Amino acid sequence: MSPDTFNTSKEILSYKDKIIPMLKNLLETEMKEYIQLISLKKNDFLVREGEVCHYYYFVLEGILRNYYIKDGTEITTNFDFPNDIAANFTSLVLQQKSIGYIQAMTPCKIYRMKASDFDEIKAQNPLMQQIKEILVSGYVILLEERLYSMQFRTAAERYHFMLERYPHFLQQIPLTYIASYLGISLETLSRIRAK
Amino acid sequence: MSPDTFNTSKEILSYKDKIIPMLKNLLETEMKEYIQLISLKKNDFLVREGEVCHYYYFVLEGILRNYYIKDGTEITTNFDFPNDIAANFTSLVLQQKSIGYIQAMTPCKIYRMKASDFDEIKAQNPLMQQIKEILVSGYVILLEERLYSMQFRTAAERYHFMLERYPHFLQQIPLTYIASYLGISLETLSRIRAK
DNA sequence: GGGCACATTTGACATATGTCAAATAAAAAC
DNA sequence: GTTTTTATTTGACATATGTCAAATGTGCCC
Repeated sequence: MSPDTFNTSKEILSYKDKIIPMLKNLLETEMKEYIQLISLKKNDFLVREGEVCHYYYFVLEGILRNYYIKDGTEITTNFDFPNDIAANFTSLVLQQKSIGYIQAMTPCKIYRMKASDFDEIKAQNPLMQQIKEILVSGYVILLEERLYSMQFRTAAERYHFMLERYPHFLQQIPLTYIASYLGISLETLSRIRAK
Repeated sequence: MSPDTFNTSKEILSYKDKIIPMLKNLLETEMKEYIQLISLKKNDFLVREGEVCHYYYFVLEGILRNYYIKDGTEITTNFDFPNDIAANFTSLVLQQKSIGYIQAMTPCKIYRMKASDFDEIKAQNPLMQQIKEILVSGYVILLEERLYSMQFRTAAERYHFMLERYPHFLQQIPLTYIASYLGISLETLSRIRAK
């Protein structure tokens, strides 16, 4: 497939439906030799504070939580569901020690690929190059959205936005973690929900 | 120069010092035919709400402010200084109408390049491909940092963090805009500063 | 099914931050 | 230099959210 196969703009909007299944398929066929399937039990760690993250992870089953510890309190930064790419971006890209953890909230099945292998493949394979670009662009758009949401929305607005955008969060994630993810206390979240 | 010239991790940390001058040089030589130099007067707009952003901008001189309007109030999301790349990422990548403005706070000189031209060059030129990757990665790291900062830091902590990281902001940007950028009211910022 | 751990809600109060209005201070215009 | 505009500070008070403690609810283990 040529590098011009995609119109990036269109693809990002639907990357969950198209790019991710394509990537999964590539991982399971052409790239088979570069990936390992790993299993996690509930509460196992994928990444720990102080470690350098060397892998990209592709979540097949289960839910993971990204968090770090500030003044003894866990700050939840993200959740990874099936078909999400999990990684500590900063640690991976800068090859710095991670300041956070990625922990399994449920039993998980995950493909992992060494970042160095991925980079090599990418240099030879324009399609993989483009897939990465689309995924990273999608991540930037998501981060901007979350950032501006934190900057000017009230706690209640952020909660309702999350409900609309990620209704599955509520069914599968304890409120303590959701509160932390939204940047509010558990009690405030509970009161918002009471209305 | 081959695509393996860079070790991405190292380069991101110093991209302001190395990658940006290199990019500027490329723009002024090899890519000369693809760029235009534009001048803005104070308060001119580079991007307006409702327009689709078709260009990447490279700031040569001057300062710009990115903001959008929510319920009649301006929310400042970013500032662009010389040697920054300015663009509305979401609008550019998704080819959607921009929800925000980019406005000159001072007279500006700026190179612009059509995103479509850039994409073509990039497909032929591994170095440009890599430069883009480094710049986008740097942007992701910055966004994550800002997001987590908004999520758990107090207004005072965010202000002091900004002071440390971007001391030039304070010298050149009115406090109203800094307050909005930090997600706090002008009065609160003033009180934080009073201490 | 009773008991235990964990999750969620509720209440009372503390604190951070916002809002509105006015007072200064600083900058720009004339 | 004086006036006018804009930026910043300050005060008084309102509101949102946090904190601590206790009560209630829920699922799980034996």
